[in-house]
Amino acid sequence: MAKRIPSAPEPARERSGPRRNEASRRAILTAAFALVGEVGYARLTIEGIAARAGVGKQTIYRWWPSKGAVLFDAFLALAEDGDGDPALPDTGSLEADLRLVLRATVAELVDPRYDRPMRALSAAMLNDSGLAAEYEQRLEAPMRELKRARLASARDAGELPADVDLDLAIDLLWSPLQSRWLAGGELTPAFADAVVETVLAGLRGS
Amino acid sequence: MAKRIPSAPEPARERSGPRRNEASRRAILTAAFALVGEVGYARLTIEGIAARAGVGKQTIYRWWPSKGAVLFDAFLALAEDGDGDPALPDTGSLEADLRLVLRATVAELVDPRYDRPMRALSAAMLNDSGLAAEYEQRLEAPMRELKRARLASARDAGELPADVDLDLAIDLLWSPLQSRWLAGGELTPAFADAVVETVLAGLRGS
Amino acid sequence: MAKRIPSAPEPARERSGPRRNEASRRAILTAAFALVGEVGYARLTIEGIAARAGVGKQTIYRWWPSKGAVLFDAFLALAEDGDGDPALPDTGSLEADLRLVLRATVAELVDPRYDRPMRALSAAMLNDSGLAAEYEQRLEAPMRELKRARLASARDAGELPADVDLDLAIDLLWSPLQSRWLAGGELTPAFADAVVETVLAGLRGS
Amino acid sequence: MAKRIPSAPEPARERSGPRRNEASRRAILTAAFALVGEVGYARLTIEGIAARAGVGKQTIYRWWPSKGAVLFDAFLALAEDGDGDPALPDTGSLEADLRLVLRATVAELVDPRYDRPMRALSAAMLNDSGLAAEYEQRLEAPMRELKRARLASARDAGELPADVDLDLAIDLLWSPLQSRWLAGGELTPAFADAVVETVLAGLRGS
DNA sequence: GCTTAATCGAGACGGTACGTCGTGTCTTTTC
DNA sequence: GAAAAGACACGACGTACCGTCTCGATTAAGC
Repeated sequence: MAKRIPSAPEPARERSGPRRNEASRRAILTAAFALVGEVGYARLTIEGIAARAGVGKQTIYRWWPSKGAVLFDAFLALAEDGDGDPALPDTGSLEADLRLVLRATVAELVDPRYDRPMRALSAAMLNDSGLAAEYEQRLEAPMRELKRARLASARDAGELPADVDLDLAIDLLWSPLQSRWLAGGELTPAFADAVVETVLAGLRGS
Repeated sequence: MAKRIPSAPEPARERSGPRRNEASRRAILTAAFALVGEVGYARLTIEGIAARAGVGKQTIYRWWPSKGAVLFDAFLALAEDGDGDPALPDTGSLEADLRLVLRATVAELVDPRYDRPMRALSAAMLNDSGLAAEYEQRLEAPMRELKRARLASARDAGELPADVDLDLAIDLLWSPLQSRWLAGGELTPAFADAVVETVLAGLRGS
Repeated sequence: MAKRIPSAPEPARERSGPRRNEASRRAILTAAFALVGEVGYARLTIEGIAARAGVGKQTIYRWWPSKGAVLFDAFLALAEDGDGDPALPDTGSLEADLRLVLRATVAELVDPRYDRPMRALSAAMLNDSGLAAEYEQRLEAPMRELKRARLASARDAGELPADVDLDLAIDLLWSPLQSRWLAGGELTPAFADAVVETVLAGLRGS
Repeated sequence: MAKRIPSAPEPARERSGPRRNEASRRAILTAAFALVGEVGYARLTIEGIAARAGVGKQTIYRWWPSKGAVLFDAFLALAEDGDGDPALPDTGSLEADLRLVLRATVAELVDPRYDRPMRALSAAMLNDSGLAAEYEQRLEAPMRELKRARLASARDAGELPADVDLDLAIDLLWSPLQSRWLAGGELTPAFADAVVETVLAGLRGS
């Protein structure tokens, strides 16, 4: 969920007009992330974020349209601070690589440090389509492109049929994890392995 | 989550004490469902429901612990008003039946009458684990049992391997639909067909 | 300035609709009066009054349209708590009686307990004509009637000419005190005496 | 109350340091006067003045300590633009001259162009004793001196007793007008005449 | 049928947070 | 260096809802 976003490296706001205070911006994102982990999305308030960040409320309202947007930027900042290697592993064995990646995804979803904030962001997006669209564009689409690239590589190597539907494949592989996470069901590495095995069989044999 | 009202098969009152007004109850659920469709979950308020239903706020607080719970009951009432035939079709062809059922699911998810309320309920559950647990118990588990029964029937008929993991199969089949719905992506009957075909191939060949 | 207002003894709000909390009302008026004495009108805030009174802000906004109106009611309450004798003294000597009354007025205007609140109320009325009108009707007019009655009594007793302009007389007698008080000039009993002596001479000799 | 601008007779700058922009200063005073006439003192804001004057807020804060001070200077500028003849008329008849002057005062107080700004300034001074002191010193005292001079001239001419209290006389003459203006009562030339007649009678006969 | 106790519509209450406005200070850029 | 511009921390505004708490007025149960 957080690998490194190549797109839009610096929105270029160093122009004359808005002389934004970078320290305040970071304090706000940090406070928002911390607070949502402590109290959850429903009890996350702009006032609370401002107080924790040592910032006036107006400074938040000036730059973000909603608490969901603040939360989203907090995620974005986290993702951009992440590793600089944006590619999925490609050892030659698709099945082995997918097992690795899906097990890592499971580990992340289960990590209590990320569970609450991610649930909060999901809740925010569920009823704010603008936010959902921005998430899709800024985080989901780049990630999907990496996945597609890995699967295309496997297809070119003959591990998958030439006419395989890559987007369908991605959905079949990752959505079961997301779904179980949302439902609060048990999410284990073994489950990830089973998904990989079954879906790859289906894709090859279809 | 206390003081839940009895589910459909028990229209009588719990005990002698509370003489609950059934008309008010229905008005509240109807108002909640309508309002959430109009303004979304974030702007749904107890006061708004009470006003729309022509009811005192206390009448809501007396019987439900949160607006999420009201919403949940509104769904429950809807579900109980629905079909009297709880079983999935079993024509002998698993693939044909699943196509039918998944296409129906797609149609429902796409229907604007249900989209907003369902997103709202999802948002409510995302940050209220008690609500999520009750949803799981009252709506999800029974539905899952029906799905499991149909797949077991197919397994017994030889359409699936004897050692097939039914829960995995259910997740592989339905989660891609839910996932796309959540993400706001395009959700078509053709997608449902592709999921059925590929997953069944995987299950048979694994 | 505070003698006892005969008009409107109980606005009769004991009807069914608004069940107003009398304890909160008194707490608000008390807090407003105390606070305006401590910080002045400019720094008097609704939030401050609410906090001091141990009351929600909405309870103030529900019953008063502005902080000036709260202040006005605080004065009204004070005036109504005052003595039950609404008449000005009538010993037979107009000059002696006026000296007494104007000296009392001077004493009140100079009293630091009343100076700040009265300045505050004056400031509120200066830019709120509605408030000024209510002040005129509820406090000023009744007081003026008492003054007029005493002067009429003196006229009937032959102490003033038969064609004396009573309203002019009242203005000539009391406005110099108010004027000096507003300007922050020195306000002494001797000044009151001089005003009485000169104005009475003018009224008699005109 | 620091950093006051120089009064009329010294148009040059105070010292070499501050190179004050005279155009901005006038724009600020004009804007303040206009705005207070439009929205009243309570809704007069520094930001509003700055915006209307096309000036940065800091330019106001640099030279004035409060919005009341700006308003006061606006009045001062107005007064200094006024007549070059500072003396009250002296035709030989005190009564005729006072009638003239008080009728002029009435006309000014009734003029809607001046009513609002003057109420605003009064409100500002009511709760800012520093401002009141400056008003007293810069506008009230000089005016009072003119009045005293005219009354002294009358005393020396035998129109008033030799031991007349000039300050008392001034208060008796002008405060009724101010008082009625403040109270919003009717203010007519006839009232001014009646005041003059009665007060002069009192002063002569005392 | 009469009593009585819980439920009902209504809405005031002490609170929390909202999103906006204005304060007075500060910094950056321009003249 | 003053000035226009405007971001900033702060505090108050007036509003919306929260969840709790009275109020009569139904209203159905059990006497």
